[in-house]
Amino acid sequence: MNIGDVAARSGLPAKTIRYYEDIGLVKPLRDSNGYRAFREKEVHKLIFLGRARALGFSIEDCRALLALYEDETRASADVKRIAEQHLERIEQKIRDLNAMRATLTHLIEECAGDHRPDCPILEDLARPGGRKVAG
Amino acid sequence: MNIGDVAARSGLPAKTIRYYEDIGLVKPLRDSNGYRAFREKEVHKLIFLGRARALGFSIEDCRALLALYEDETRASADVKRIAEQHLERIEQKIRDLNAMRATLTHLIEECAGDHRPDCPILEDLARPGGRKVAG
DNA sequence: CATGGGGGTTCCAGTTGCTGGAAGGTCAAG
DNA sequence: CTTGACCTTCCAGCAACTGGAACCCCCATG
Repeated sequence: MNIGDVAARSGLPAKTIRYYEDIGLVKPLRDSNGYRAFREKEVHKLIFLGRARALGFSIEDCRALLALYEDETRASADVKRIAEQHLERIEQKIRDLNAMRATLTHLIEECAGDHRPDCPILEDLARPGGRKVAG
Repeated sequence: MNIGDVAARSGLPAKTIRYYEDIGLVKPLRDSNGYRAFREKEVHKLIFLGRARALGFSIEDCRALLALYEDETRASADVKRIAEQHLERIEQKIRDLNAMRATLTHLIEECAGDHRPDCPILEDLARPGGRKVAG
């Protein structure tokens, strides 16, 4: 199977698939004309990668998950640990973003948004150091 | 004022301040020895930048905000619009992350996390296409 | 006066995960 | 035989820094 078909089947751009080969995530064979020849195994891996990336796993996490995926003797605890660590990072990001949202929402409410220059948003940005995040 | 003092006062690493000069966000003078000579104006700008970056504004947003900050004839509506667009992006990110969190939380709950290879997390990742995000 | 340490300077490379584009080889159809 | 859709490689660039090398500057101490 050529890269175009694999792109269609996996939902990943061909560029991305080449990149994944570059960094050693998949190792397709080559036809005599130099074209990549993907087997079902690689297609499955690429689908796996697409899904893992969509869940926000880093490439290095994906590499580890893929290794576990292929390892029949894996312990599910190893998979779970990676997922839990990733979840932790996501939850931290959500907390950070929620804090930003709260502050921004507040500032936007306060700002008249008219033709005059007075602006609580700029006033806040100009003030150094840790202000409370909302209120 | 030298870069070290400015770094201390603004809370930004010296490296970052140099980078901000590189991309034209601040334009410190130079002493005869080649050292950057920051005036209060630049310190204020850097504090502004630090705060804006902490709220997640992109560098290009920061550039625009800084221009408005310096423009006495600005309309607060222009500031507000930038902030609102940024808030929109943040809220979108939060939605995306919440979806990931829901899926991951669910998968983690399902996974035994023991020495056996069976793993609902890997099973999910291996399945192509759009699954529902939680449940 | 030499030396040491703590500033400062520049420039280059690396990070993450691709993405775009140039320049070219291959192949099936008309 | 040419067109057009594929495929190939390689190089550059995005965001926003960060680390490091190699170097300069200045002051204090012995």
